[in-house]
Amino acid sequence: MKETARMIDVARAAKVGLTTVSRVLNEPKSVSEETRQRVMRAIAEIGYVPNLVAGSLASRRTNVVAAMVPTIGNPVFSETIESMSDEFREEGFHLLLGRTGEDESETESLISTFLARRPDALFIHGSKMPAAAHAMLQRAAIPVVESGDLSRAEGAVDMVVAYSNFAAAKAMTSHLLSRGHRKIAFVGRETRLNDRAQERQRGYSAALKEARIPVRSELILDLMLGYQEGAQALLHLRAVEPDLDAIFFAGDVWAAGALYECQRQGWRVPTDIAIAGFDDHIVAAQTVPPLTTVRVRRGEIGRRAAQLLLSRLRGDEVVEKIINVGFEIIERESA
Amino acid sequence: MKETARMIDVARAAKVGLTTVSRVLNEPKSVSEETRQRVMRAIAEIGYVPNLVAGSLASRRTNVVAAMVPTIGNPVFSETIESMSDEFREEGFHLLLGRTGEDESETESLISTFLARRPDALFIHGSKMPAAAHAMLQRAAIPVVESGDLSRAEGAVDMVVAYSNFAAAKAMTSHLLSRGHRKIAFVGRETRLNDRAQERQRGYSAALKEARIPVRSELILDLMLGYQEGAQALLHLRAVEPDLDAIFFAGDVWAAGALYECQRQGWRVPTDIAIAGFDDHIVAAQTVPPLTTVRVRRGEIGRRAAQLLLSRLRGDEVVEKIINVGFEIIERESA
DNA sequence: AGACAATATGGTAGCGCTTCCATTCCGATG
DNA sequence: CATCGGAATGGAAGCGCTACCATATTGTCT
Repeated sequence: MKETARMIDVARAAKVGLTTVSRVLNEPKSVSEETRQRVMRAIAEIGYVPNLVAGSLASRRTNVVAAMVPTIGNPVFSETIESMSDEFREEGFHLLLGRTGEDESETESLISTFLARRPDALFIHGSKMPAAAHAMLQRAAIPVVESGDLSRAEGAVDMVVAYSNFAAAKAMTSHLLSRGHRKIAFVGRETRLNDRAQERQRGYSAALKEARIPVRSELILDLMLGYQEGAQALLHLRAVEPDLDAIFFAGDVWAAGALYECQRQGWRVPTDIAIAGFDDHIVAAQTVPPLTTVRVRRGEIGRRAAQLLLSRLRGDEVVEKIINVGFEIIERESA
Repeated sequence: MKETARMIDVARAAKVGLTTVSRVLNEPKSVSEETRQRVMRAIAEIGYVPNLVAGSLASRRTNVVAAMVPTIGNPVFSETIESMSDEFREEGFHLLLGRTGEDESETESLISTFLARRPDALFIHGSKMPAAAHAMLQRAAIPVVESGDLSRAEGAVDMVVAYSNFAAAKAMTSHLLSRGHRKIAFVGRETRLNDRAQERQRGYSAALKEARIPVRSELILDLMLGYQEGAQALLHLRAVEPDLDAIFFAGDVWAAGALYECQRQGWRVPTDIAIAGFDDHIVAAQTVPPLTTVRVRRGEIGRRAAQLLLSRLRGDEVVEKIINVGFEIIERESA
């Protein structure tokens, strides 16, 4: 096995200096057309593949962006990652991907190992930033975008691209109230670990309080996400409160699962019970009846985050450090 | 802004040699407990973050694995990536993620820029490997796992972890035939770009031929994936062939969309028409009626791929270079 | 006591690039 | 014709580590 070719090998083959080869690769216009051609030919002949590890060490730039999400598998996050990845790729950046699993100590250790790779920028979608992690990022002095919930804007390390889970959940709950529903249940995720879920629940409660409707803890459920879990939640809540008007599921997957259960039970939606979701998952438009839900443009989060980071990497002064991508209530037929 | 601390700064602070600091970080047991403590304390005080870029250059190992998928957003792929990421993380490897978009030239350029980052191993899920890319990977001399379809095993760069789309589709079609269906339509993806889709269609045709049933091209559809598209396909196919018995959708999302359309139309499944899917998407168990489908363990692909790559990185001789993770027909009620 | 391992530590030469500083060579300028 | 400025190129000093080799110190066996 021959050793991999180095830049110096290309230089010798093309009978130019090392510096010239580097220039051909990094700033082609500073080299005469003739030498450029000669160098390119040598590169092709030798089959030279540049070593960006060495390049990064010398230039102190890696052209790598670290991205961290709670789980890679969740479409909500992978949509964000995908559009971010596309945006960065055009500018020659690659994505180092990690998952935190909503876990603080995991987040912390992941950030620290990521920083050792000297990414030029970092994106993190997650719950509250551990204090140690905050300090590390600050010291690293690279552009950072946090996402997850707009409330993160206070005390943020650097920049934030997000929406308000509180406002979104409150808006949906108010919408249900405006439709005349009064006994409204709420299904969300484990609120201990997850401040987005917490905010949604707060939004629900706030809307009820504003309407002077007591918040009943037995109508609030904390569950894992899943179709099955949605169906079970429906049955459970109807057992607890037979007069239940509506259920606000803070996730379309639960809501879709509940709609299936309604079909199995022969309950009419929204006449017997109204169902609302969250996320505008692609299934939401197709369920029977179509699901009323909250839309958040996940791709937009990734895109804006990338743009913010890129402009900072270009050295531009970023004035708007907090971007609220907002949300939208999608009124369909289920509520 | 102070400069970031280097290893030599830690060494001076702890009054030890540079080498010793390196040892504390890389092979702690080769250092006496006392010095180790002293070094660790210095690291904490200074807030030293190792520079893996420099480390990688010197050691010629990056502890990075490059992973490429057609699209990041598709749960089918992100599930594979997630389990692969978990498997690698335990061993201290990070994932560099890219998407190819099923495009050959994109794949080629992505591979070449990825290789410049000197990953220790590479995973690629996609269609046929472009010849140039094949050559580059061969020259790079790193362990590679290809996935997508088992047929890739012939002429593979290195290792393959996959299942047979042909066999899976054929098995499902045979299952429909065994249930007495005779007029069976097939819905798949654009087969030009995507050899997995091609293989599935071949499997469908092969099963029909074996049963001496003519393959009718008007009963074969090439579509984009989507709930909506599934519903439309159903309507279209029933218009083309009113006596249609069954539809085999090579993707659960289409199938679920079709099931919704059946509800809207009041058609009974599987009495009026049988519906089969592919993927065992989490929605499949919950639809009304539950969807008969093909299950492929996507997480398993990621896990096995990671294990294969890891054992090669450890220097073990890998005997089984081709791993067939297989598939499973999940019989539910829709067919 | 002498010989030899084993253990613990340090010095230093690269790893393959980028970047700074020279240097050379030209045509343009007065 | 001497002077200058820009374009094109090359030399060499790091970037911050790891890995190899050397050295010092201790314990172990005969």
